[in-house]
Amino acid sequence: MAPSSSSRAGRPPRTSREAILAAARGLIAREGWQRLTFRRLAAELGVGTTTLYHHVRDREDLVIQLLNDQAARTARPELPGDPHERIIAAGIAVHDTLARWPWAAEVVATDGFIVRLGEPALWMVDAIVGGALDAGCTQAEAVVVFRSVWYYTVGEIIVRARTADRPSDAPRAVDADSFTGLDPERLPHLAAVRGEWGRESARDTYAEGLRAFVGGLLDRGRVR
Amino acid sequence: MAPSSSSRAGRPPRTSREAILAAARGLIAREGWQRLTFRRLAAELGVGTTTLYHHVRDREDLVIQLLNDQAARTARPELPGDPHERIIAAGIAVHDTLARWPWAAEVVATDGFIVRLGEPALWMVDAIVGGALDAGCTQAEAVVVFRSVWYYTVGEIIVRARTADRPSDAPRAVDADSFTGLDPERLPHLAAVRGEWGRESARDTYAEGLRAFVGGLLDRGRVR
DNA sequence: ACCTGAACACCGTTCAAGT
DNA sequence: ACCTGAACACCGTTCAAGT
Repeated sequence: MAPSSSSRAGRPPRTSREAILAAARGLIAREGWQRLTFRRLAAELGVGTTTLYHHVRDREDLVIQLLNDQAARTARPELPGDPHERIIAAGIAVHDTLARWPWAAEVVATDGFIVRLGEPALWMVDAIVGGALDAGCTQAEAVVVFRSVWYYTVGEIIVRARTADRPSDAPRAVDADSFTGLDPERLPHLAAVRGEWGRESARDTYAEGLRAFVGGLLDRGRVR
Repeated sequence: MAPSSSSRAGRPPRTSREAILAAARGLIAREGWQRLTFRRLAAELGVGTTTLYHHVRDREDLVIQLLNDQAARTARPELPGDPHERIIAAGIAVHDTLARWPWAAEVVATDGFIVRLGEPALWMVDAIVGGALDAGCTQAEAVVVFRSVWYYTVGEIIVRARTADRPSDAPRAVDADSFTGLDPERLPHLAAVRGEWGRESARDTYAEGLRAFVGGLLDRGRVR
C-alpha cells in the first residue's frame, strides 16, 4: 500500500498528499519524530525539498494533516452512557492516543487547533461536549468544560513528550533528593512532601486528575 | 543598575551571568522574545557568541535562569487563609505571571522543571501543596493536587503563548462560522454549540476552570 | 581563566527558472 | 501543472586557538 522506497526502477516523477503522509509515517516509525524535517521527508520520497510545498502549506500544516490522517486510521472507543463517565472515557482515549504520537505535541497547542481537525478526530470533542450537555450544562458551559479538559490534557501531553524527548544520557535527578538545599523554614510544605515528590512524579496521574476535574466541572454552579 | 548598552568608552572585556540576564531582559522588552537567540544576545552584549557558553550551559538553562531571575524581582501576593481559596489564589498568581512572560512557555513543560526552580519561584509550589495538606490531603495526594493544577496551567499558558505568537496577518477564522461543513448527523453536540464556540474561545476561562478543578480535587476520596 | 572566530550540522521557506 | 536547485536568512553548539 505504502510505496516501500525510491529504489524502484524509474523513480516516480510526482508525489501526492497520500504519498507524503505515508512517507512521514515511515520516517517517524524508523528514525523517530525528531527526524521529521522537510528536507529528510523529500529525500525519503526521492523528490526535491521544495516540491513538498505544492502539497502542504508549511510544517504546521503537515503535522496537522498527519494527525487527521492518523485519527482516521484509529478505532474510536465505545463510550459509556453515563455523561460523567463518558467525558472521562473520551478524555482518557484522547490522552492515550496523543501519548502514542509525541510528534503531535508540537501542534496540539496551536491557536484554533480544534477547528482545523477533521471529523475522525472531532468525535472526542463531540463526546465531551455531549457529556456536558447531557449532564445539564448550558451550551456555553459545555464549551468551558471542553476547554478546561483540553488544557489539562495538552499540558500533560506536552510535559510527557518533552520527557520522552530528552536524550537519556543525563537522567536528571528527580529522585529521592529532589529540592536539595531547600530551607524548611521558608518552604515548609514543600519540605514536608519532598520524600513523596520523586515517587509521585514518576506515576501517571492523568486519569485520577481528570476524574477530579470532571467531578468539579459538573458540580452544579461550579462553572460560571 | 543594568548596564545600558555597549556604547560606553572601552567596551567591557568580560560578561557576567547578571549582565547576560540584564541584556536578555532588554532584548525581550525591545524586540520581543522570539528574537532572543544566543547570537543576538551576544551582539547585544558586544561579546562573541561562544562566550555565553562560559556562563550558561545551553539555551534551556538561559531561559530557566531568566525565569528564576524574574521571579526574584516579582512581589508574591498575599494568600487567603482558607486552604481551598489559597490554592486558587496561588494558581491564578502563577498563571497571570507566566501569561506576562510568553518566553517562559517554551521551558515550563520541561521535564523536572519544578525541581530546577529557585526559592523565589517555589513559593507557589509550597502554597499549593500547603493548601492541599491543610485541606486534609495526605502527602502523596498533595503532590497529585499540585501536578494536576500544574498540567492545567501549563496547557493554558502554552496555548496562550502560541496564540499571541501568531503573526497577525492571518487572523484564523475562529469566529461565528467555526466548524463549517460539519455534519450535524455525525457530530450533533458539536453542531449544537457551534454558535457559542467562537465567543467562549475568546474568553479567559482559566480561573473558573481552576476553581472547578480544585473543588473536584479536594472533594474527599476523589483523588486516589 | 576567559574569550574568540571559524566551522559543523543543520533548519524552513522563497523564488526564478525549467519541463 | 508540476517540479527543481540555488539561495536566503537564519539556528545552537563544538573546538582548537588565542590572550
